[in-house]
Amino acid sequence: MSRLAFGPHDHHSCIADTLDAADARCASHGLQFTPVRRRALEILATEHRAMGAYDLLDHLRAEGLGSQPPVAYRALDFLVKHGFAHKIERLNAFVACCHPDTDHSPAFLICRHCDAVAEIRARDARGLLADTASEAGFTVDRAVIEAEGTCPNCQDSPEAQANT
Amino acid sequence: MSRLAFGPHDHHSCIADTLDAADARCASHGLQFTPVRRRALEILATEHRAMGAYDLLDHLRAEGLGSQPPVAYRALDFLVKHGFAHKIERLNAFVACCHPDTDHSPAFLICRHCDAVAEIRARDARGLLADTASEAGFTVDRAVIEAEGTCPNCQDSPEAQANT
DNA sequence: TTGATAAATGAGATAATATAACATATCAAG
DNA sequence: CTTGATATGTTATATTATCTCATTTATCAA
Repeated sequence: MSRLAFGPHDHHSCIADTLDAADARCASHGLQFTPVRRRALEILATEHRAMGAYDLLDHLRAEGLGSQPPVAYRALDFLVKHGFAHKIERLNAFVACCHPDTDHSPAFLICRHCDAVAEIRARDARGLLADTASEAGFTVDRAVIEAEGTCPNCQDSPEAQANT
Repeated sequence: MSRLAFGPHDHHSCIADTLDAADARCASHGLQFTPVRRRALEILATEHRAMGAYDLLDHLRAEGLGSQPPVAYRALDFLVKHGFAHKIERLNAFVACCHPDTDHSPAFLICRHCDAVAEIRARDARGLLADTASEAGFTVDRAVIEAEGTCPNCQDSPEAQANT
């Protein structure tokens, strides 16, 4: 993996891809991709960072798409349940999924300094964990894998670390 | 690893070991192992499950060791900071550490059905993660690794799964 | 098309988790 | 002793998340 996980990218097409993938999957699975749900995903994808449910709610409220917490939580539940977004447990926050088209076991790199979050594929780590678990007679349904540390941008520019 | 992670064990000595190790480490590192902190660890070790901060506070309050949330959070901060306890991010809860004598990178197996939590060693998974991360130019300080699934006890007795 | 059923939304209240702020007390070192 | 750091007591508040119940909208079979 290159530094691209934390670097610049074509964000316009990244948002479009995310929404297109979600549109397609909702259509093929008979899911109701309602305005609030779609807009919630679009906001997450646009912000491209881990957002709290109340952050998201602020955006939705400003657009007249709902004003009470359940609105945000319901939309997030839907997005997370169907793999269009993930919850970052360490931050009690949510991010749009970067690989919405594939079944995957996500892992995250969280920068302590600038709060950037990158989603990476965790196939191997997940497998190791499942092996260890099965030796204990434990069956793994889902794994939360979140690494905290310093992203390349913050390593390169120590002053960025000061604003923590 | 055997099923012992979820099985019976000599809990009396397990509690004693946990406290002994903490006593020793606080003494050698010049840490103040105050009554609240010690009792908090003892409660966590005795309950031997993931407890919320307010659960812990209830116990402390009943013993006259403090009545307000900061009391519990301060004790937990101390215990987590020095490795005597861990936070389970998925549950917003805390458990006494099982290997307080060694420096380790913990990982957890969380049973969806009975809420049991087992701490396992995650050296390998953590290493893989660090490898992937470093390819992205990211330095890992800490990893949250939590697997959710079904423990051997709940697999053996499906009726136990009903009480979820 | 209609009626039955399930799914989604609106709205208000409240629960559960966590921290800020500041005063007081205790400890450890010179 | 006294000074500086650490720990505690206490009040208030911030943040995150869920419950409940009424209403609306979508789905689908008859």
